[in-house]
This record gives sequence, structure tokens and C-alpha cells, in this order.
Amino acid sequence: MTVRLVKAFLKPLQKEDVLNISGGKRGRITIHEVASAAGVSISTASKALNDTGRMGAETRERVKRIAGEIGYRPNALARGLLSKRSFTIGLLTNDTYGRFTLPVMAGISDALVDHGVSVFLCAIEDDPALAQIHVDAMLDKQVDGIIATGKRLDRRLPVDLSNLHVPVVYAFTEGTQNSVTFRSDDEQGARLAVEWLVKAGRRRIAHITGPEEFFSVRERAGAYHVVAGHREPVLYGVWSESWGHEAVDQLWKRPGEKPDALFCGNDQIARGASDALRERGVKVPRDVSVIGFDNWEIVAAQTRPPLTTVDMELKELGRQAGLTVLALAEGRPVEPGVRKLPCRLIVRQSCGGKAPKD
Amino acid sequence: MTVRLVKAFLKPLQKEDVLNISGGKRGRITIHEVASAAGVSISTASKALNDTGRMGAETRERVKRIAGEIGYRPNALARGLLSKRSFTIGLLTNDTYGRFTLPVMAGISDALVDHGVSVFLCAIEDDPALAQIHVDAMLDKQVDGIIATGKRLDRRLPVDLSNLHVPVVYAFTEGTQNSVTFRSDDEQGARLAVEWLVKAGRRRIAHITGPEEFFSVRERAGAYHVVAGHREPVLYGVWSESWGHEAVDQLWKRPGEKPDALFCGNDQIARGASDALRERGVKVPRDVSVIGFDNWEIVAAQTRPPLTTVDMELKELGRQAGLTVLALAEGRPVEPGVRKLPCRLIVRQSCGGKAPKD
DNA sequence: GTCAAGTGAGAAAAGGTTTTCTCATGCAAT
DNA sequence: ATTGCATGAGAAAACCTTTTCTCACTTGAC
Repeated sequence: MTVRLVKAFLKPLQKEDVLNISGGKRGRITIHEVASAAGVSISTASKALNDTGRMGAETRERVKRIAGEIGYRPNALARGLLSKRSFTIGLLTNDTYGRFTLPVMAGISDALVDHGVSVFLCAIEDDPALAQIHVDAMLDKQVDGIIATGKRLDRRLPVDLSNLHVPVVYAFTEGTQNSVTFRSDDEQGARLAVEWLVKAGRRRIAHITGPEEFFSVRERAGAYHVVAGHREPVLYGVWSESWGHEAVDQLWKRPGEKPDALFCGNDQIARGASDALRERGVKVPRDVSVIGFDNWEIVAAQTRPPLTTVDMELKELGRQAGLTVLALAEGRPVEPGVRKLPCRLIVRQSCGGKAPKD
Repeated sequence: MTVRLVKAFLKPLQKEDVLNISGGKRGRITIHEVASAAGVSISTASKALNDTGRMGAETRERVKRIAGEIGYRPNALARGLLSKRSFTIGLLTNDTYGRFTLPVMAGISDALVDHGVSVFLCAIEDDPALAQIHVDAMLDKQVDGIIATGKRLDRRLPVDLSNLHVPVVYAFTEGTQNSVTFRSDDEQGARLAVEWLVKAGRRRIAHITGPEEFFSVRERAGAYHVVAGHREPVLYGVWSESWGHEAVDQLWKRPGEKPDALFCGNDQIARGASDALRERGVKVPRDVSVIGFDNWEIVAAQTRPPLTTVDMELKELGRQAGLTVLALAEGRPVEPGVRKLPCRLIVRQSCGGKAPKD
């Protein structure tokens, strides 16, 4: 076999050599080291570093300076043991391939890193047993709170979080009675899209979307009906490009006037529809405007032409969820209920027109 | 405003009511509760639960039973403080939108959950300051190890992890001297792809790929040359569908015989190429075989026809990285070096042929 | 009846930090 | 000169486990 083995970290000689504090204990640098280096007791050292207690300004400064010099960093485990705050939260998701979870996660992390909070990511794939294991592990590790997130607004995670003695916030997944839930305002998003088409002068707007049993499909379709009327049918199907393609075939095979705009339930459908239109020689956006939903960059930006679409602002959603769970963890009161966050229109080239005036 | 506020968790009346153990302390259930409920000392309780020490079998059983009944779970913070193992690792990534990180992460989590290890996810977006903040936070929280992962084999994360007193493993990103690094074997993957084309009887195999400065591009191109010879050119470009599209235009505009197969550097390029071929009336796979790289489901499966492609087995890569960092954390010696993990061919319909014989 | 060995269980220390309590000193006021 | 008070700093307890050490008691052997 081989000669050199990676065991170096067992003996942190680096550290030992650079700073031989107080008899070379083999562990990390503790507040004891700081105290003895500064010639004070550990209680004084602690108070100096935390800006608490009474002491001479000179002492406080000296302790702080020395702590900085020897690279002291408090052990969060010990601190957490006493304060009952671990500065750690758990993020539970069943969206393994991350279309929705990733932006949410980025938002949470972004909001919490400033507060010194780290995030445990737990991917449970609709497996109740696995979910329970992860929840138990998080609880054992004394998380300050849990955020549950998923890939669908109208589905629960396969684990009951309602009676934990730790705050829980739901983001982009169905919550429980009296919980705090964040979700996108799909109705407003759909309105945004359809109004954009109307403003562009389109009148025969068709809606190609996903399965009717999805709550967000019904919400979007509802808003579509309100704004566009019932002049064109709603085509329910699945969330795939090929359905978008097929739906266009269906629409164009019908006798009579063709739609002059397609409001699609997601970007994949919109992409399939765009491809189908191009194959039929129908020009986008000259003859027909196409608008998507989700702003999934990889799909929307690569469609020909690039898709105008609705962004659900999932990162902002995550940010708010993070701030909320933090507030709860700190005991600040938070109103329960469902909070709908507005969507935003992303204007690319599939509808003509310019960016919205706002 | 509103009436009911979510503060219930502050007073876990649920728990309190269900189990009024030993004077109703307001915190969690500790080993003290177990001990007093079982009529033994805390040391005996601890030994009973951990199957250590000497005691009567009856006592041991009784303690365990009672612990289970009152729902005792040891506080990982306290345990970690003493054992110096937090059963926590940190995962550092700069791949925010997760094409590569997500599978790696899933593998890590999958491998470690069985060992009671939880994973801190830290998304640093090529921001050295942010990276340092996250690393410090992880270290404060006494992680047992760190896995660094990225979106490119030949790039470092913007933070130096080489002198931490905690083990570090690199996965799908460039490591440091004497570290353990896991990466996909792109050469073998490319060989797999080109050999598959050759076996299907293709002789004029072109290679459309990404920017030449990518290490993996050069490795794949190298393997391509070895297997396919130098009969067709390598077209370097960018990682986009439109480049795939354009490259096909370039190839088909040349005089002389056209390629009968395209080995593409990733699935997006392959998709663009497939679209271009279809638009030219060239049938895939009848006239030309197309093969991709990455097995990015959302692209590969939605291409027409669905793409045969090379999967880098990132989940397995993550699994091994997880197991390795765990081994290091437990002090088991591990050989340093770069470990290349084999890729696997995913056969769909863009090359004809059946699944490999293995 | 004494001693050795073995058995079951508790006391105490340790881990790193924060916080409360106590103490000593010095100074001003009586 | 004694009291009262503010100030600076340390001792000790607490958080929850695990582990080592010690002790009391039983049993079997001489």
C-alpha cells in the first residue's frame, strides 16, 4: 500500500507550534487560555468578551486584544448548553432535485448568516421514516427552529411537526393549523402575466397548464379567467415540454381563429409550446405571445426566443421564512397564518414589449 | 391587529401535561428525569442507556424502558462537549443553483444519516468573505469535518481549508496538497461514450464541447481522440444549447461527408445539436447518433429523442466523500490523493442500440 | 469467623461557557 | 475613626452527559 497517511489533523502541530499557550493543551483554545494569558480569571475574561459585568476599561480592552491575538473562538456547544440557543436551525425538504428548494434555501441562509445561525439541510424524499430520523437528529442537536419546505403548495411533508417544542415555519409547502406559512401569490402572479398580454394588445389568450389537482394550477387558472374572460379554453395536462407541444397542436388543429397569446402554467410547457409554434412557422412574439411561469433560468433563458415569465421570488420567500423562525426562536411573537408573497414579471423576448413601468 | 399569537412553544404545555415528570421543570427531559423516575442515580442511568458499566440486568432494562416511556433523548450538545464529537459536518459549496452540488449533497446526507451525522449546508457564492464567515461558524459549532464541493473540477473554493484542525475532503472541486479529493473520471466517461458510438457502427464522430480551459473538457477531448482518432474536428465553444445548435450548422455547412455521430460535452449542447439536426431534417438516431454528458434529467429526458448520455454518479461520489470525512473524523487513517470514480452510460434513444451488456 | 474477590451502584470530575453571588479595596461622608 | 457605598474582580454554580473512582455489600473459601 502507500506510505503517507492523512492523520496530521490528529496532532495539530501547526497550531501547537504557532501558539504555545499555557502548557500546550492539545485541544482548541479556550477561555481559560485567554484568561491566563491576560492574567485574569475566566469569569472576568468572559465578561470582558461579552461586554457584560463591571470592570476597568483597560482590563476589558486587554482581554479582548489578547483573545484576538491568540485566535480565541468560543465553543458554541458549551455556550448553547447553557443558553439553550444553538444558533442552528433545521431545513427539511422533500424536493431532492431542488427546483424550488434551492432558491428558498439560499434565501434562508442569506438571511440567517448575519445572525450567526447555521442551517442543517435534511433531504427526506417523501419517506416518513427518514423524515422522522432527521427530525429527531435535529431535535437532539437542539435546533432553535425548523423550516419545512417542499415542491408543492398543497402537499404536506410526510412528518408531523405540529407538537414540537421548537418553532416551525412552513415555506412553499402546506402548513398546519395555527402555523406560519409562506407561499407565493400564484393568483397575483397569473394576473401579472395575463395583464401583460392584454396590455400588449392580445385578445385571444389560451392557457396551457398542469394537472388540475394542483392547487396552484387552479389559482392561476382562476386569475386567468378573471382577467382574460372565458373566450379561450384552459388546457390541463402535465408539467412537461411535450405536453406544451401537444397542446399547441390541439389548439391549432381546431377550426376557426387561433390564439394570439399563450399563458403557460410553467416554463417547461412554455418551451414545448414555443418549439411547436416555431415548427408550425408561427412567429413568437410577432404572431403569438408566449408567457411562462417559474422563471427557471435553465429553461426560460434557453427557449427560443427567451421566455417572458413569472418569478415566484422564492429567495425572498426563504429570507422571510428564515427571519420568522428566528423571531420565534427568540420568543418574539409572530402572527400565525398564511403569508402570500407577490410574484414578479421577468420580461424577456417572447411577448414583445418592454420591461414593466414600475 | 390579530388576537392569537404563536407563542405556544414557549410553554410546551403539551409535553408538560402529558408527562409531569419530577416537579415539572420547564426544559427538555434530561437524564435526571430518567434517573429519578427509575429510582437510580444519573451515573447508573447513563451507564444503563449506553450499555456500559456494571449493573444488574433488571436495573438496566428498567432504566431503558422508563427512558423510552418518558421520551428521553440525550442532549447532543452536552454529549459533544465531553466527547469532542458533534456528529455534525459542514458542506461548503459555491454551486448555488445546484446542478452538481445537489446530487453530491444527497449522497453525503444519505451516507451519513445512518451514523447520526447531520450536515450544515453553506452556500458561498465565490465570495471569500462569506466563505470565511461560514467556515468560522462551522468551526465554532465544532463540526467533525468539512466537505468542500463546487461546480468545476479545476477550480478552488475561495477559502483556504488546508490548515484547519478538522479533516477536510474535497468533492468535485480542486483540493490541496495531501488532501483527499473525489472526482469523476471524465476520461473514462468520454471513452464509454465514444466506444458506444463506435460499437453502434459510427465512424465519423464529431465532438462538440465547452471551453477548452475547462480541465474536464480537455480530458474528455483527449479520450475522444484516443478512441475516435483525429478524423473529425473538436469544436470548442460554450456550455449552451445555442452553441450546440450553431456547431451543427458549422459542421453541416462544410463540404464533404457529414458526421454520423456527435459526442457532445454536455447535455445542453447535445440538446441544441439535436434541435438543429431535426430542423435540418436529419434524423436522430437513424442518420446521426447524438450522445451527451451529465445526465441532467431535465435536459436529457426532454430532448427529442431522449438523450443517451454519461452520468457522473455524483451521488455515489458524495456518499464516498461523506464516508471518508467520517473515517477521518474518527481518526481512521485514509490515504491522501485524488480518487476518480467511474461514470456510467445512460442509454436512451438518441443513439439507437440497447442497454450495455454489463 | 475472617478474608478475598466480586458485584452493584453512587459520588464526583470533566468538558467550556455564562451568570450570579461574594469579597476586598478604596474613597467619601459622617 | 467608623460607616456606607461604589468599584473591580474572582469563586462557584449551572447547563447535561460521560467516565472514573470509590464504597458497601454479598458470596465463597479458608
